[in-house]
Amino acid sequence: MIESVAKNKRGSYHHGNLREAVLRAAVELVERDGPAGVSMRAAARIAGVSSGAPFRHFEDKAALMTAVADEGAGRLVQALRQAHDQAPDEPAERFRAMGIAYVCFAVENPGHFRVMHMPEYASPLLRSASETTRERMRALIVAGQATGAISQGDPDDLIMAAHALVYGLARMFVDGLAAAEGIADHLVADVAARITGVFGSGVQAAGARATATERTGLYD
Amino acid sequence: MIESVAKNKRGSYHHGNLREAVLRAAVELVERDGPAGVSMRAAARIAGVSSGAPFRHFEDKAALMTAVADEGAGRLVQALRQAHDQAPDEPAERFRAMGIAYVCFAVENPGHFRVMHMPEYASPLLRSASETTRERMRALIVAGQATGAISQGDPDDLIMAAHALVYGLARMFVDGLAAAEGIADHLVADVAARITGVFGSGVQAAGARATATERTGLYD
DNA sequence: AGGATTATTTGAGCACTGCTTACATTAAAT
DNA sequence: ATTTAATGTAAGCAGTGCTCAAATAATCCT
Repeated sequence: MIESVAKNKRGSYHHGNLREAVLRAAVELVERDGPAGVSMRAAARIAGVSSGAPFRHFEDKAALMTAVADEGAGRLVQALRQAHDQAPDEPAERFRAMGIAYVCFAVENPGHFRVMHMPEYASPLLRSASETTRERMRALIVAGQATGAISQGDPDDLIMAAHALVYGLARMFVDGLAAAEGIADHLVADVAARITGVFGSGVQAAGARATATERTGLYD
Repeated sequence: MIESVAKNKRGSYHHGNLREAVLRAAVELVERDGPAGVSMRAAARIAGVSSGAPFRHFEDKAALMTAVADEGAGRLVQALRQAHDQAPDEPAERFRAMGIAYVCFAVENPGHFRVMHMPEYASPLLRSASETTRERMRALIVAGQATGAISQGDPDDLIMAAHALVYGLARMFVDGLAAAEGIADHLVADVAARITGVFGSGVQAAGARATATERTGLYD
């Protein structure tokens, strides 16, 4: 083992990986008790460390939360990039795949997702990540519009609409406004299709649903 | 004056209207510091009362927040009903008007809106209000589909899609994900039109924007 | 009217939180 | 091996949610 800082050697004075441990604890707490249920001390307790220790790694409670947000942002861009790359090489397909991936991310990482979008903990990293994705989207849209696969109109408007739709779906689930069963089921694909102007065949919709099902494991 | 319990008579031992005062303080705090910034004691301070007094009117902090959520739910249904009634007597028009009213409500009552949709403070009243609106929507949709003004498909899916879209737009604003200037500007109308299948003339879109502008006062 | 009853408000107090500070322990650098 | 820096502990401050016995005021009842 070449790792110099890694394992949590029990009983040792130094934790060895406290930053990570506290981060994980924070996410766990958000998912269990909501953002308001997160406390430095609770996180410290979970990590098996004294109440002041986390402050060596996070200046602030806000810093902890922002770190959660940043981690979430990183995972999101990765998930979106992967969806983009794995989808068939067609703008509309990729556009739709990214939308589905977005909703799936929220379903799979509700804690991160909630913290990410709290104005109090907004991080520059999230903003820049959002910008990056926006660029990718715009490219997809202009390409799709050129071949007629995506409806005409200002790309920025389309992006905004798609973002709103997908963000709304994600939040409806995360906020308990809609049950998990009712969400990904053909809806994402359907609506994405409506937005992109691809009023797809049943085949497309079914494929999208299959993708969502496979990724979330919510249906049987 | 027949009112027995109303005015805030200064210097008197009894506040006379503490419940209301604390509620208002709570909303003020949410809007200033976010939901996490709300505290019983701060609300008490704002109301000019001792730290234990609010507990005579709200069993819990959760109860306070839920009361805020309930008030918000009440205002929302009223706003939606008003939008419905004041719009031209046409299903698609009313559908769109309600969507715009929804977003406007969030813009005008960000504090209420945020608290309303926190799973921790979910109230039965909100759920039932949501149900009521859903019914109204469904009626509108089936009527619109009959005349061809609204696209075909399962009404429930359409409702879900519209809800997601409108909720997403509202939250993007409330969460600081989009600037106020960029939101209502033709977008709500545009996208609502896309969803309802009414790919309206510029006139319709312009009309919708005018409505949004007038209600929010955000544009010049 | 005036005394008993009831509804509000207070103020002190408990366990908790964020965060700081002085100090102990260990790992890394020289 | 000794110094140095990093990481942990423990105690303590102010603020929080919440409770409870008084204190105070409004109301009800003859």
